[in-house]
Amino acid sequence: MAVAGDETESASTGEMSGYQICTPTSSLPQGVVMAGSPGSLHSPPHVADETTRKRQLRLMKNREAARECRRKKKEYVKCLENRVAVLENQNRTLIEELKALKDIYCHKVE
DNA sequence: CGTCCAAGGCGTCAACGCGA
DNA sequence: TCGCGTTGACGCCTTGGACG
Repeated sequence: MAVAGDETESASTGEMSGYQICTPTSSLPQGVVMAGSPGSLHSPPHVADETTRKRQLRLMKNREAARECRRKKKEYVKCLENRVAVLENQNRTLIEELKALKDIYCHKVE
């Protein structure tokens, strides 16, 4: 597995709608290009070239957009997991506190 | 070892929403 | 209406672990 590990500990209360970003990370790997564009058939060569070029450009942009989208999604999930952990801790603490208060109250009544 | 399987990443397509 | 960015869905590939 070769996963670019980006650690983001954003204290967890980060509410993210539409995948908000906590830590900016940017990397632009190599560009893989596929050939073939349907629109280039039966067209003058220069038009076909232009069509192909536009397609390549679109594919390249979308490739990087997809990467970025996945990165944001992962980060979003990580934030949510952090939040869950914090809330669970909070919940445990509150339960303990409640128990302690109940104890105190019971001893007073007796 | 070799095989199988699950998990994760990637590229592409299609659909959608938004601003010009 | 058009062009563009975003994202879900799909299929493919790679990798690591379990098992015989």
